Amino acid sequence: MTSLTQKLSALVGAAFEGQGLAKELGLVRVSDRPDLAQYQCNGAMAAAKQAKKNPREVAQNILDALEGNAAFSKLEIAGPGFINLNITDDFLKSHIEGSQNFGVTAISPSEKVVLDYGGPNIAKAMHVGHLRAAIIGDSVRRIMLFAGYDVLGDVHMGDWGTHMGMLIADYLRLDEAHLVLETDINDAASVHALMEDMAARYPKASGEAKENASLKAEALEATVKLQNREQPYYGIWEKIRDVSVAGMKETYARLGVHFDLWKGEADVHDYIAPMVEEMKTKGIAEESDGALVVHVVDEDDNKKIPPMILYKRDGAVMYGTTDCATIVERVKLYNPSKMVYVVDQRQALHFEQVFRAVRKADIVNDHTELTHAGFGTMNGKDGKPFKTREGGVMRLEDLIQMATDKAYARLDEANLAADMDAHERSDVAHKVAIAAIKFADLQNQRQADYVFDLDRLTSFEGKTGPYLLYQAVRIKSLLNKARDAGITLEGELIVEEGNRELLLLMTQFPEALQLSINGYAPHHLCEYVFKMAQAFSSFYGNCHILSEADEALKVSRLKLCEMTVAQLEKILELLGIYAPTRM
RNA sequence: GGUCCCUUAGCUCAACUGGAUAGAGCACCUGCCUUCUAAGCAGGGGGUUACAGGUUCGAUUCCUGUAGGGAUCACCA
Repeated sequence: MTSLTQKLSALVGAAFEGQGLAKELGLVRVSDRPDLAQYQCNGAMAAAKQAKKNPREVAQNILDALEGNAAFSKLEIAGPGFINLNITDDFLKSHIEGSQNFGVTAISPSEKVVLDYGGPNIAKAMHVGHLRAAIIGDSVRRIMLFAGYDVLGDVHMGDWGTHMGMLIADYLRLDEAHLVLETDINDAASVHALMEDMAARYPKASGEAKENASLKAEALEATVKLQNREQPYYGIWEKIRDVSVAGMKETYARLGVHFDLWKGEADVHDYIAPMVEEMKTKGIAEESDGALVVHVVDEDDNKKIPPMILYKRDGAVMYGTTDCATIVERVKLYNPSKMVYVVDQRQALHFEQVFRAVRKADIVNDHTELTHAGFGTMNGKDGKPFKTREGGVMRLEDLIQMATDKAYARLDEANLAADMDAHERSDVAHKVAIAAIKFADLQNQRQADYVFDLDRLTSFEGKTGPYLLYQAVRIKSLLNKARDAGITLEGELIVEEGNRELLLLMTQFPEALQLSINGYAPHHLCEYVFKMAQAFSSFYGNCHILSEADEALKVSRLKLCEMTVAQLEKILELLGIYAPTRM
């Protein structure tokens, strides 16, 4: 299966080839000037530049070769040598009718990909800072899965660092370890009580350790003992981890974010020692200033990259060590062709160090892609990292609740939920809230910082998630009415003035998907799906459907509705968003 | 100080290998609910793409410099 622009590129490319030119020059894209043409090809200008010819002359030769081709209804040269193209409605129609799976071809053979987009620390409440990794990462997972990749999403939580030692040391020092050990993992209230205790305890202990050197030493000692799996440190840690994972799963489930693997840093502990031994044998790991490090700077580097520390002076490992060991494990267990980290952009240097270290140590081969798909910081309106008025970070649960409350209010206000039962009301409010939050985040370019604006995140009008849901809901409602009226969708799709734009737009899905895959960037799909929904809304406003007297036209329009809602919902699913049946 | 990133409409953001008249949403203005959900539609105003050069048929995009902002630079994650 080939996308529409690929088909056109092949036709135009062949014309270039016929002129003894590279067929890549025949690349056809959607026109920047829809008022002039549907598609354009800029290759004649590039070709003319290389061959030092007149670009319009080159373009004319291409047009002569294409003349008479049944695909095109218009072939024109414009400006310095743009080739403008329109396609016939028949060509458009047969392309659409011949498309399966929305025109998307899954890659074959499949490739294994490990996606890392979690990273929350256990024992801490999840806050809005975890939102971007979760939302972007989960969307990338869905997108790649749809495109035929064999994706494994790993939450890879932070469960093995100094913060754990600090927490455990505090429980032991105050003789309060029983608070942890007596928690009942099967009792939600008990789990929440401990989560709250830990959420309050960690900042307290951390603050005290900063002030008090002996407390800090105690915490570091506890960290080392934990990492050596000594009791009672390890036992307390296990319980903390179990409880935290239960709490975390609840939050991620509410957000609709899925992970295939619930691994953490601790899981790779046993890979560390042998990995370090091998690095020593290979002469990569060296002692420096009491620590064991890997020098990752190259001779021909003009920038200075600090060495990556494997073991600190006190013998504890750092997160670079566990990240390398995690790669060892992933290669061993899954041998993926790509490992992608959806992690805050500020950790770019860290990943550069880790990637260089594992390549230097031959832990991964040269064909394995290692990517840090970094995302920008969530800033407040003042341009600084987002903080609540109290100076803290907003909890994820609170954000979801706020958006949900607002959705409830909207349902009441418009009197839309009068005949909904409590279950449906809550389902609709939740779907609207999640759509608003996710789409507001995902539509931003991944790498750039962006402003966390609560009003925008919980806005339901304009370029928002709920707008998209609304379009889907209108179509579903319409199709239900048609079905109730006994109308069957037996008939032809008719390309007409009122739907041509929507049909042309719908064929662009494979390109938008590919852009998102190439850049691990869901915002391309957001941009696309919004345009598509707008085009539908315009069609819906301009064309009567159920009241259309011409039966053939009515069926054609209903078929288009059916196609649109299917594609719309598929893309929303790729963004982690689901539409209710009414709202 | 070194390295890297950013600066596009009043605000928040797009713009695919360099393409034609730089696009959306919000806000503002004008219309449209006794026919399929107005969380909507149709239309309008709003720009020296931070600034100055350069490369070329053509630059928001590539190069150099300036100004402003941010991130990061071995024993935290």
